[in-house]
Amino acid sequence: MRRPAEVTKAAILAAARERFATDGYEKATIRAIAADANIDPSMVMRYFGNKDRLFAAAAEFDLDLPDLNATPRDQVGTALVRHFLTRWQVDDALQILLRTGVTNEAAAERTRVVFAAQLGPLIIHLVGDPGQAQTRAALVASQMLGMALCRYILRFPPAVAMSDDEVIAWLSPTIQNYLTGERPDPH
Amino acid sequence: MRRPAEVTKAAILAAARERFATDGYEKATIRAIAADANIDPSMVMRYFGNKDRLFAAAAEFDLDLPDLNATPRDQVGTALVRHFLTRWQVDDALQILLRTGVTNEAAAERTRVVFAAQLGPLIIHLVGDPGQAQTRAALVASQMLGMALCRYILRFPPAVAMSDDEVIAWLSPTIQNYLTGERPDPH
DNA sequence: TCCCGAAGTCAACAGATGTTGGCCTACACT
DNA sequence: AGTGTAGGCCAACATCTGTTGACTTCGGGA
Repeated sequence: MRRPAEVTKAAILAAARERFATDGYEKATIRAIAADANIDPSMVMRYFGNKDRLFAAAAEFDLDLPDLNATPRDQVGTALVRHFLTRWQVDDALQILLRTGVTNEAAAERTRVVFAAQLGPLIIHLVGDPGQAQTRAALVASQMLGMALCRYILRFPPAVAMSDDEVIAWLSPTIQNYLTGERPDPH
Repeated sequence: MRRPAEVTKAAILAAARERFATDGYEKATIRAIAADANIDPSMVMRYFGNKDRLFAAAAEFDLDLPDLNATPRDQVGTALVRHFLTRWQVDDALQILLRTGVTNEAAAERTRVVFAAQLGPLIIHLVGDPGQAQTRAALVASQMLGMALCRYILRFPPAVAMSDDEVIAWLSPTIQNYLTGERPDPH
């Protein structure tokens, strides 16, 4: 069973992503990951050093957000919701960030960085004021992550039962408002 | 150090709630809980049998939702947001449900039951159709849990920086819409 | 053909975890 | 004063965890 190192490394990373996504940080054991990749646990250590560094390697993500400047300003909400929905279903990235970020501080930091670095700038382009933009980004994240949480992690039956189109129809106005709506005054 | 059993039991429960809230299910060890309660780990077993049953005992919650029939229909959103916000800050209930529910299936089930049993009926009172109501409940839960996630668990800086009043001002229209808004048609 | 480095395995370590059972020991009752 | 019981502690178990180091084996270049 001889393979080039890169193939094995990739197999480990793939297995690690799957485990982190479904089990969270602590329950995703190196032994289980190694078993999934059909190698000895010590190989994981050889290639990644330790569990923390394995996670760091497995959780390097690009949310691959769309260019919202290309879409009409009043459809920006729908575009973002639709994008997040497919993003969630297409790979494990968001699932990993959520499942691990809740109980592991390093993972939480990673989640913060990913969102700040990728969702932030996108919204700054849309709104002028950067301070405002950060707040709006947090609001968008709260609704998108919250729906993902209910639908894919906690599996609330009504959330699971909704069709993608229903979700889009309900969430789009919310996201649109968070993005381009007037700032409400707290009284 | 002799105490009536009920006092010890209560001390264990309190310590367990705190640990489950901050560490999640797997990282909250019986030994740590016992140490917090100043007793031997075996006492936990004597009183609760095993870790699963300890969790079940520690996660019996009443969301204590307000009677929305007493508030004007157009302020129902604000009332709910305000309630969840204080609920989150006043005790560990929601924090426990979120932190454990993400990585532990039994805890996820508990979260589903708590929300279905307590948020569901409240909304059925507000909307006629029970099927509709479940969907609306899921939408409300998604936004409330999502904001809690960003603010208290992942600690997104902009979400943490928002004042309670700002959060209320932003989320209320969303929740109001999920509760009493017209059903959008997915096309 | 030989051989050296890289790919892979094996066995074990130290520590942590849930859980068990035996043993004290204080105290309310007779 | 004697005693039974209930609150509490201690030591140990089997298992799992991350991690380490020594060993084997394949395969390409000299």
